[in-house]
Amino acid sequence: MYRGHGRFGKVKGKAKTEGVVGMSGEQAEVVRLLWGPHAKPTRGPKPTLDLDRIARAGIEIADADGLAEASMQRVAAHLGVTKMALYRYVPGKAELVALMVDAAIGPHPERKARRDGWRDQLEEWARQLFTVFRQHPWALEATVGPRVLGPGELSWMERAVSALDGTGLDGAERMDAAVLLVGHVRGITQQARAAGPTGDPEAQLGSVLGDLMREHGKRFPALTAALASAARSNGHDQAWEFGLRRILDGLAVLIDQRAR
Amino acid sequence: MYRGHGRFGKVKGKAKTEGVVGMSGEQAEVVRLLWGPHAKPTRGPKPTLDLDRIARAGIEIADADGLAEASMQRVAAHLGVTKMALYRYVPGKAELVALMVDAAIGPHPERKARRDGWRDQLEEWARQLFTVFRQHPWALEATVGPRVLGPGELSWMERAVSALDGTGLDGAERMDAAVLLVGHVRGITQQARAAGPTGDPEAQLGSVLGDLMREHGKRFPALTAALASAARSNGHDQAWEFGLRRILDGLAVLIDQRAR
DNA sequence: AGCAACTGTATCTATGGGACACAGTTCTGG
DNA sequence: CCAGAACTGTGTCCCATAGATACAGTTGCT
Repeated sequence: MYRGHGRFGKVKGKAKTEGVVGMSGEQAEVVRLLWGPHAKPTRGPKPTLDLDRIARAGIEIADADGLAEASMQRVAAHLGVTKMALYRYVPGKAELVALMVDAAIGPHPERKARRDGWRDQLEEWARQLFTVFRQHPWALEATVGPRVLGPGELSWMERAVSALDGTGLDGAERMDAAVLLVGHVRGITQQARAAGPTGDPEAQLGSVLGDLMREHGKRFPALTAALASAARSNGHDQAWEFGLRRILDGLAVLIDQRAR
Repeated sequence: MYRGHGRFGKVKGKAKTEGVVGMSGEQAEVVRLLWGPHAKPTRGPKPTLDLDRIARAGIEIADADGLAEASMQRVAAHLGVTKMALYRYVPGKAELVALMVDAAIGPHPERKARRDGWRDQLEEWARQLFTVFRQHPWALEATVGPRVLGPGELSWMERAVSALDGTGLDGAERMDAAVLLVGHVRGITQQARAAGPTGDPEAQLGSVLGDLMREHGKRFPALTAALASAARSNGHDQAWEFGLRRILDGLAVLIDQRAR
């Protein structure tokens, strides 16, 4: 719970004079919200809300109508309170979004004590993460730029890094591998949104791109050829599978080489 | 030039009833702006602005102060006109951003007639793209979600796909490879922003993460170990180099296998 | 019982995107 | 050559959103 105790050091203007080093006040707030502690008050009326309910309300709205629709007003209305009531729990919109992201991504589902090799583990992990991002497409735009990671996100990282235990990769390399996979998940999620809920592989973006190529194709000969041949291939999960395999292959090359 | 001719079919409310298939009116506008034709008017006073100047004004502001600061007001002020003057050239904010993105990414620099192998070509291409994204970090958040590609972006795709000519990969696979690399560039750009302009590898995010691990490290043993060992590694370009090599290695595996 | 702490709300401001009407400017056709 | 058509730039309005602040109602501790 936020418990702002009245005034809190909120920097108003666009934080133009924010120092580079050290934790800015806003960051400290986000850390408190995401990681606790959430000492609940003893005096006063019982709070009608809590951070989890607020986050879930925002997630429902964003899932249905996109992140832009998850305004303070709509989230509050969804909870049956007024906009300003939310500010008792959350210092601002940015912090609300941070909560929504960590709640939506959630903790990594517990492993079922399987003892696969690193490759199977990482592949399953990536597929699970992809599923999460597909369920919450708005999470993509809510996670651009540097930000404070929440316990949910960190648990995913933990899982990926630990899957690479005993592979001969050092700590930085294990982190880099996880970052690489996350990048692919994000990249494909972005592409996949173009196809929309209908599985049509030649939807919106495809048709616009097609029109463009018909008109300006001469300027992009290689692309024209590639698109023509791609039109006969199978659906929108192809890019996902392709990239996933390539990354895992690339990791395998390094790991095999370390093994000798 | 926009030449809106007065009324244009701008959908106001948040476009809730937008069909999935077919080009929405807004998309058609963006295509016209990005790809032309830009028939310039014969009658009336000479326009004082043009799309290119507007886009570059927006880019300068976004480069300096971030995308959020590139409001219609500031862009207009930067050009010495009022906000509403811009609407004579651009139907709305979204279209302005689309113009900024394509102008900032620009056309791919012409190849110097070198005849390297696919791997060197792709590596150079990825490094060039990375440079562009580092110069315009706001381009990341301006390119979330499906959108219409401009001639600049398409020329980059063209270059990547043509680098893979003669590798035995089919059209879809060549596109997928390019998408994979773009995903990595974007992922690393996002991480790199955390380090800030100072090359300090243990800046903002690092220190926050460090604090978190000191307090909650027990919950993330593998991550704690990885971070400890990563702290002794060399700087923030490591993740970029690592991922780039892995992807190219992974592509090489497939291409070699196709070659037989 | 009464005070302190806390919650929920009404009202106000600032800012941004955008609609619209209008005045000024310039080209074209008769 | 001149009148109207076409076009540009601008002032004023509206609406939505984030947020500040003051205040009234509620509850538990002493």
